[in-house]
Amino acid sequence: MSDPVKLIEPRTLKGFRDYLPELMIPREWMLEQARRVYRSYGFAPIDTPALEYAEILLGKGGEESDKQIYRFRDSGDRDIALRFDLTIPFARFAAQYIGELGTPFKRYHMGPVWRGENIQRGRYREFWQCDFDTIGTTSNAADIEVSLVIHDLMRGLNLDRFVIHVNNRLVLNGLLEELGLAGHTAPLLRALDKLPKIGRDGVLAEMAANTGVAAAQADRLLALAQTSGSNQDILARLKSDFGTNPKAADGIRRLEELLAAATKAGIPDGMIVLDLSIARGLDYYTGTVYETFLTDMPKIGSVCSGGRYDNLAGLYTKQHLPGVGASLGLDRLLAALEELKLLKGTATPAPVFIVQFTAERIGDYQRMARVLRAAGIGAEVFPDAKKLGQQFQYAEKRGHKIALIAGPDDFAAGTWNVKDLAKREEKKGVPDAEVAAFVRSLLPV
RNA sequence: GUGGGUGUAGCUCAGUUGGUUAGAGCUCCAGAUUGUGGAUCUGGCUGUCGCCGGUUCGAGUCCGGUCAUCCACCCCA
Repeated sequence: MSDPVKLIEPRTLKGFRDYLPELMIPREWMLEQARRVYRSYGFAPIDTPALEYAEILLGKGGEESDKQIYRFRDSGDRDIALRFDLTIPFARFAAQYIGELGTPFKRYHMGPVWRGENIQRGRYREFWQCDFDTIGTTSNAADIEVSLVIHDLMRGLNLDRFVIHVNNRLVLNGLLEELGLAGHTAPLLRALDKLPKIGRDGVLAEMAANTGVAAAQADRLLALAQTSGSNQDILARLKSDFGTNPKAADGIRRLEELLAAATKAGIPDGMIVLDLSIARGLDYYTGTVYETFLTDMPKIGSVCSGGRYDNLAGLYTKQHLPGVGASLGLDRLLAALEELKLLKGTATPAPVFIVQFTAERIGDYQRMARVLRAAGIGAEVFPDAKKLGQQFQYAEKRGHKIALIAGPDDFAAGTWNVKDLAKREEKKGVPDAEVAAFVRSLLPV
């Protein structure tokens, strides 16, 4: 006996995941839906490299995101980094090609991004984003369209229990300006955001500690943020309190128009809500901001977020390239759907399973499989002539919908037995030429 | 990066004040059932008790470290 081979433990990096068929089938389906919805609005596909020069990516999203960027030296000693999101590479891309693309330009981009942060449920170090953006226009029509795309995207993914939260940085900035707090925007908004967790007094304490603002100012800010009620109620309150500030007025107008247009376009009431606490997002957002939460799992975080950035490509070109867009967090949403048990659990993309009753007839089984495939129906022939029970168990485990069975007697008669695996109902004696049509009638449209 | 919980078979877990050959259910495999799968019965496989070290006559059990995972902070998809 030789020494046992030292086995390498099979494992994946922290925060990186493998996808088995049960998860990859719905994941691919989600990508198809996102692609379909984006294309239906005229967004065109692009792709960019996973690796960029570090200088392209660093310093664009804020200090926190810089810390999370995977950065290396390649073998040519170049300072390179894995992309942190798809928006920054798009800014570089747009600056490079806008001359031939022309404006406005609408693109979608789906691919993996990497963030070296601590992992949590729905939070990974490698995950896919599905971005769509319109650049080259400041028109509010583009902002409005983003909310429609998010809605259609979620509906396209068979979800109806979600809420799109919108806000506008102009409103927040104008509001802080009006209060004379413009210099403390970031810490104030961060404190404000904790309202549900640490309460009114906690927020006031944090504001005082981090910014030294007067209690009266902080109080006024808090009072506004706590305004509850319908979108109309909040808009009215904003207008009366801060409508005289030019920035705030512009933001309020854009939000009001967005909400009205969305309703007019057919988005159901309650699916888009004005939420003044949606203040965060990356540093480059300047206008409308969006976050989408699942009603049944809000704690997993936003599954589709974005906003308007009026100067994104400014670091790479002197041409002014405003834009607005959002990003579907594919893997976070998948994790949520998995936990909510909304995934079907199919492990095969082929609905039809053909039993190998007898090895001598393998040619006939493969012929029928090809007939079905030609009819657009995926079909798989079992590789071994095992006992029928075992083959059925395999087919059931994999999630095949239909089984075809034919033995010597059936071949003599020129017929097949077609079995609905879920219902356990079998139609015997289906003529060879009619099998495809019959199978089609059993499958969902 | 900080704080806390958890790590025993493929999965979910039990394991009594540290004591000898570490268990259950489910799954899986085979058979009862050589033209038909969710039930039942019979038999069977599976563990460096996350890893490393320490205390001890003796550690799955106690201690330290480490890794992984979950939760909170932070940030975000």
